[in-house]
Amino acid sequence: MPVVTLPDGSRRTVSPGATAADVAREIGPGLAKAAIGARVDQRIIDLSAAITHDCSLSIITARSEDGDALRIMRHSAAHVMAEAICKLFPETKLVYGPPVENGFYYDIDLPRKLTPDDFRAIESEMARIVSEDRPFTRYEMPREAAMKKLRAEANPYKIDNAERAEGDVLSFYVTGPEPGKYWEDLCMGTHVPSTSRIGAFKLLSIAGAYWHGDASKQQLQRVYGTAFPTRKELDAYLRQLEEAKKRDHRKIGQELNLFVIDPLVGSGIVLWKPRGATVRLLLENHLRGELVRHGYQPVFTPHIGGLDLYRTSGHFPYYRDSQFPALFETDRARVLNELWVAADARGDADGLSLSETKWLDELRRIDEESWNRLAGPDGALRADAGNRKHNLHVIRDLLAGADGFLLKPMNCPHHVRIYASEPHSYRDLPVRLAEFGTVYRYEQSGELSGLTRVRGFTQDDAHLFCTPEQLLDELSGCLSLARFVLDTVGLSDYRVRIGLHQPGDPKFIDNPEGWRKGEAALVAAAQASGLSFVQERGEAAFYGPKIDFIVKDCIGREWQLGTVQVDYNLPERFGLEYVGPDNRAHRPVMIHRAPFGSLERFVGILIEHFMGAFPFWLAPVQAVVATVSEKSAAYGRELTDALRGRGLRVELDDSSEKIGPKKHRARSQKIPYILVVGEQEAANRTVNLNDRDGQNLGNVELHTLMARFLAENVPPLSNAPSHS
RNA sequence: GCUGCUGUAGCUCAGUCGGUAGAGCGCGUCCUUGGUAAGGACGAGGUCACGGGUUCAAAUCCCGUCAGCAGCUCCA
Repeated sequence: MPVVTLPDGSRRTVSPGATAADVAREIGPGLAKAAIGARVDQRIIDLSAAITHDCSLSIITARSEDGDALRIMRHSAAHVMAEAICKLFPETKLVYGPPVENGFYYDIDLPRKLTPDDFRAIESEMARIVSEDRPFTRYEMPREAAMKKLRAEANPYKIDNAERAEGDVLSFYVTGPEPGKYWEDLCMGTHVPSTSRIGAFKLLSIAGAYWHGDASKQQLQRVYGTAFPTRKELDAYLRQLEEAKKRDHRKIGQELNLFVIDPLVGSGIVLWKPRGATVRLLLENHLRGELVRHGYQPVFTPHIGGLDLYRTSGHFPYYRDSQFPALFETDRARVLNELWVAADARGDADGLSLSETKWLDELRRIDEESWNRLAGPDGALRADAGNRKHNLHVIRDLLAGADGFLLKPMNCPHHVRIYASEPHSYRDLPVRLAEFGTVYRYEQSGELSGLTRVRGFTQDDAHLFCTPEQLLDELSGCLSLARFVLDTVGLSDYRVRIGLHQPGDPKFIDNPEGWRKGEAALVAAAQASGLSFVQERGEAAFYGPKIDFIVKDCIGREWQLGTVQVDYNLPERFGLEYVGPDNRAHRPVMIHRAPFGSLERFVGILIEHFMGAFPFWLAPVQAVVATVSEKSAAYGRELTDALRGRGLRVELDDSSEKIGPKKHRARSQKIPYILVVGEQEAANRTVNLNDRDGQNLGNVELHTLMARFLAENVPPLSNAPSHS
């Protein structure tokens, strides 16, 4: 007879055929009543599942803290929602309906477009099913029989799901006591014992989603909902969603006049207004100080670069679709470029591609001489694979001096050329070139979002050129700098991801040895830094692996901030060298790193982090001097000037309002301090100090105020010892 | 880029059945010269995103474009 070990370590022998529910009942009626599932060893099972072997067992109740209970209940809610939708819209084809972090969804294929107006009807149908207190009944069928049944139902999605499922047996869940009479769904489980155990639920939104997450497949309708054990918890969650929206940097950015995105300028192009620009500048200046301390050297490079630069780096072919269109000097350059891209894309395949033929014809029309060179002396075009390289070379040769320009998508090629502009000895290394460099990427329109995803942004970029022996130390220095900027602003809720390449995926440069060394170095540096991190395949940059610092925004979306990347490829592509102690040329290793990531995204996240209430050192306006009446206006002006004279960002409010409204306005602008000055303060040379949280901090003398402000006007950690 | 939703004053929003536009906040002027979470009066401000269409008549109905929002996909 099986023996189960309970969470408290006690053991129980169960009779053959006994279920998890039976065990719960033996332990106590209260537990049996609260139970909605069970965990056997590491697997979650139905209460109705039989215990067949020795195992550890814990009963999951609605109150279980680890989220299993919520997931089970939400998965069941997804079934109930699917049944409701099928009942209301019988032509619905179900696809896939899992629980997710804050609720559940079900993907459906339905020609009629659902709208939020349909939610009420679906929810009341769900409520009816819940009130019927129908048991979830699992039954299993041998794979072949199950496939036959599914094929008869002719839902291609479920057939596909079944084909992807593992095992010889497929399971189905009936929302009712017996198969055949109630709605059912192919499903591996787990479910609550009965529909009445689904607490409070609500449908939230509807959106498109691609089948299998593949943009080339057809689009399904995804209905999102959520469920909680009680109405109260659901309401609390909905309130929390509302609260989170108040943090939204797009809203706060508007309210506090930080930035604007003007359609006339372009979507995804950020205009920094004075107050937002101040925040950004303060962050930049703070980091500039750190860069000097860490041996970085400043460089400046302009916003465009020659196309051939990006052919050499690989950016032009690899990311052509997400770049602003290139600027060509002539039609001929445009055609030759199209031809180059087409030839490059063909790879080593034999024969000309359709677009190569098209652009060759075009070239012949406008510039027969160039066409002749490509075609060769005999007039026959060299189309075979062996000549692809030759053709690419000839095209670049033809373009020399008459090419085109690209808005720079990255700063690295420019920095690489600065490195290459003079010889380097191993004694000079590492060379660390830093620039707040603005780059332009033509992001898909549906991806643009406030400051977090834009088409022009400024990276706090730097490129380090070092010897292989120096790599680990340099990586460690970069990692600690990235942590330093996060620590400085108190962003502690981040995760660290090491992005590795996917061998064989053509989006990564083919250089197995470089990848191997780079990935090993990054993992070693991350381990040495004591960071906890996850490794994810396929998340590398095309030229090398990277470590990313990832944070969530107010609605839970993840964004990459700081990044540290190892690159063995660009030095190779550009033929970079340094002279080693052996007096021979060696290839340096490159590190790309940006602790903030992009200033736009970082400030966006920071606005949400602080809810617009920036700490004193970062506040665009640090204090408002509010005069009680005209009798204290002169003193107010004098005070404002004195504070400004010490570099503090102070504004004067001498409008003909009363103190109440003046304070209200300053607080709604999240200005840290309000300095109220009336006749009394003017006479005593004091100010009445108020903070933005509503505290009146009493009257202080001017020198006390000044000392306090100057002490507070310093970024945290500024005096910390060197962290590299 | 895809699917859905949305677009009315600087901001937040109302606008019924198709009949030529409204509030609050903000802004300006004036009154008030005041003591700690919104003082009062008056006023300016609109090609109802843009372009077509239906209609005697369109903010309203239809189509297209642009932009925003949510999700998907993408993200050097």
